[in-house]
Amino acid sequence: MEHSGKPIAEPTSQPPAETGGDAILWAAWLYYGEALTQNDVAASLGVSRASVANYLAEARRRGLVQIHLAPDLLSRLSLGRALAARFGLQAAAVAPPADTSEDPASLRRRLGLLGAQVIAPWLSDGATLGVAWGRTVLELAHALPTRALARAEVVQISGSSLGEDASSPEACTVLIANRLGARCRNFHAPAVVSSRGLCAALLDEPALARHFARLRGCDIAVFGVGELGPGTVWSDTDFLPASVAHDYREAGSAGVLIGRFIDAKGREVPGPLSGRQIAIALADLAALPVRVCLAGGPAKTEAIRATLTGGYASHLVTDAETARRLLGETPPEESHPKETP
Amino acid sequence: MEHSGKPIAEPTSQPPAETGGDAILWAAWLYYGEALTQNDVAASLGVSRASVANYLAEARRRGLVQIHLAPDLLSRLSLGRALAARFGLQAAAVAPPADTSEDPASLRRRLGLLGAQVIAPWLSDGATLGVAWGRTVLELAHALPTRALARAEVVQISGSSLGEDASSPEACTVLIANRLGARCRNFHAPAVVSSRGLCAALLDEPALARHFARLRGCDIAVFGVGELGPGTVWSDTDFLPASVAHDYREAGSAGVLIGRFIDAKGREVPGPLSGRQIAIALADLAALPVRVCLAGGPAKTEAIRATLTGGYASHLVTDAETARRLLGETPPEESHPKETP
DNA sequence: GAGGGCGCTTGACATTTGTCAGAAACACCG
DNA sequence: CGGTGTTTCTGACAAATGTCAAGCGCCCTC
Repeated sequence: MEHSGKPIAEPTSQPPAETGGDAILWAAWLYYGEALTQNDVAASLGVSRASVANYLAEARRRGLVQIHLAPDLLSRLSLGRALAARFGLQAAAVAPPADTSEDPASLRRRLGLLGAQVIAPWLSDGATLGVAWGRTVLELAHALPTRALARAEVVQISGSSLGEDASSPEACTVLIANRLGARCRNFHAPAVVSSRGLCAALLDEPALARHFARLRGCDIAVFGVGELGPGTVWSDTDFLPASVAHDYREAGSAGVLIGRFIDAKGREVPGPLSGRQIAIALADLAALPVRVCLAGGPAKTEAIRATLTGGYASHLVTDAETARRLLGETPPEESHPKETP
Repeated sequence: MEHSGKPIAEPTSQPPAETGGDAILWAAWLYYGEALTQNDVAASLGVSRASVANYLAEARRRGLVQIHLAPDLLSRLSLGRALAARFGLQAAAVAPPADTSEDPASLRRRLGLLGAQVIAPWLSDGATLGVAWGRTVLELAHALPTRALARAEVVQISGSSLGEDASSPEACTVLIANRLGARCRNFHAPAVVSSRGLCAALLDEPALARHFARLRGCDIAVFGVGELGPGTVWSDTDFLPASVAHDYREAGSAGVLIGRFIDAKGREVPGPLSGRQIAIALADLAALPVRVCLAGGPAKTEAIRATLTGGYASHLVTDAETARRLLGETPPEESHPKETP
C-alpha cells in the first residue's frame, strides 16, 4: 500500500514462479466473495486496479463467476401471468418493449436471449431437445451458454432445406448442439418432397422411423412460428413459390408451425403441400411435455394466437407489445409503458 | 455489467407480498439479461437512472439475481492444492492474506464467509448438518444464505455451555438452522459434567442416545479447533479453569477439537476431563463423509496441524499465512524468533 | 382542509469500474 | 548481445454506478 521509490515492492510475499493463475482466483474471491472494492483487491494483491479489472473479466470469461437470473423472471410479470392464464400456458416470458420502434432483427435477438434463459432449466445432461429452425431460433442458439452435456441430444424437428442457409434446420441444430456439447441428430431428408409416394417411401426408411421415434421422446421442443403475410416468401424456390403462402392463406391458414399450416383454431389446413412434408406431426408436438414457442412482432400476432389456441405451446417467449396484442389490449401509442394493475 | 452488493443473496423472505410491480423485473432483465447500461434501462422504462439503480438493488435483495462463485474456487489455488495433497484432504480453501496485519476478528469473518461458500454444495433439503461451536462457526452462520430447507436438520455436535454465550453451541445451531429454514436438533445436556457416573447415566438417557445416533448419521460436520496457548481461558468457570488448559498442554495436547484434547498426531489425550465430556466421539467424527474444519491464525497452527494429521477433517478452510505455515514454509516478512517447543 | 408521516422518485455528486495506449518484462532468435 | 514480437502490467481517462438529501404525491388523522 505504501510505495516509496522502490520499483519492485514485493508487498505480499508471492512465490515468484508458480502463481500465475492464482491471482485471478484471489481477485474473484475478494471481489465477489468478500465484496471488496477493486481498489482494495488491488492493494491486497499488490497489483494495479487495472489488472484487477482484467482479472475479473477473465474470471467471468472462464465461468468462475456466474450471474444467475431467476429462471421465471419475466414470467412473473403481470403481462406474462395474464398470457399464461388466457391461453393455458405453463408460463409466458415477455421481453420489455424497446424505447425506439422495434427493429425486427433486434427483436429476434432479444427473444433469443430470453428464450435461452427460459429453456436453461431443462438443459440437463441426458436431456433431448427438439429444435426447429428460423432466425429467432438461431438467435437463441447464439445466446445459449457453453456447456458440456455429453449425453444430451439435439434433435432436428423438421426436414431440411427450409429457411435461409444461416437459419436452416441443420444450422440451428448444429449450433445448439455445439454450444451445449451435446450430440446432434439431424434429419437426413428434405422438408418437402415432390410426391406423396416419395414421401411415404422416405417415411418407411428405418433411419427416418428411428428419428421420428426420437422426436416423440423429446423432453423439450423449441420452435418459432411463421406468418402468412402478403410479403411472405420462402427461400426454397423448388417447392415453395410465393403462391403457396397465398393459397394457404386463402384456404384459411393463419400461420405456419414447423412447416404445418394451421388455421385460427390451430387445426391443420390441407393444401398443396399436404402429404409431401417431412416433419414432426402436430399431434406428436402437442404431446411433448415442454414446448417453447419464440415469436413476436405485429406480423406474427395472428400466427402466434393460432399456435396458442391449438395448444401447441406450453411456454411462450414474446415481447411486450405482442403480448398486449394477444391479450386484446391496444398497444400503447408511445413509450412509457407504465401500467398499474 | 458489474454489480457489487452482497456476495451471498440475502433476501428478506417475503412470503406472498409480491407487490412493487413489474418495473423491478423489467430492470433486472434488461440490465443483467440483456446487458444494457443503467442509462438505457432507464430510458427504456421511462424512469430516472437512480431509480433503476434502486430497482436493481431490490432485485438482488429479493434474490432475483444471484451471483454464483465456482464452489471450489479457492481450492484451486496452488496453496489449497498443496494443502490437500500434503494432508490427504478432499479440498482446502484458502482465504487471501489481508494487506494489513490481520485482526483476529476480521480473520474469523473471512473464514466464516469462505466456509459458507464451501459448505453450500451440501446444503440440500434433507441434509443433516452437524455443527460445533465457536466464533468462527458463528461467522459462518451469519454468512449463510437464507434458504427454506424444511426437511434438513442442524444437529448440535457437542454438549452445551461451552464458549461465550454468543458463540455457544446452541447459538450456532439455532442461527444456522434459522438461516437454512431447517429443523434444529439440540443436545439437551452440558458439555462437561462433574462426575463420570453422571456422565454415563446421561449417556444412557434415550433422548441422548437418539441424539448420538443422529450425530453418526450427519452428512456433513462443521467445526473449528481450539488452541492451548498460555492465554487460553474458557468461559465455563465451573469445569474449565485456566489450569485445565495448562494441564492438558503439559500432557502433550496440541489442541482441542470439539471438546476433545488431541496431541500432535491427533490421538486423544487423557486428562482431568476424561469420561466427563458429552460430545461426538472423535472416531465417529472421523467416520462422517464430509468434515469441514474452519480455523486460522498463528496461535492455532499447531492445533490445526494436529487435527489434519489425525484425519478429522476432509475439508479445511483457512487463510494464506496459516496455509504457508502448515506447509512448512516461512511466513512472509516475519522475523519472529520462535520459541522451541 | 391543514398538517404530518410514509414511500417512492429524482438530480447532483463522489466513488467505482472498464478501456486503451504506452511501458515494462519476457521469450525467442538471429 | 541486441533486435523484435508477444504477453502482461500500468497510469490516466471516460463512462458507469451507488448514495444521499431534497422533492413530490398519497393517505391518514385530527
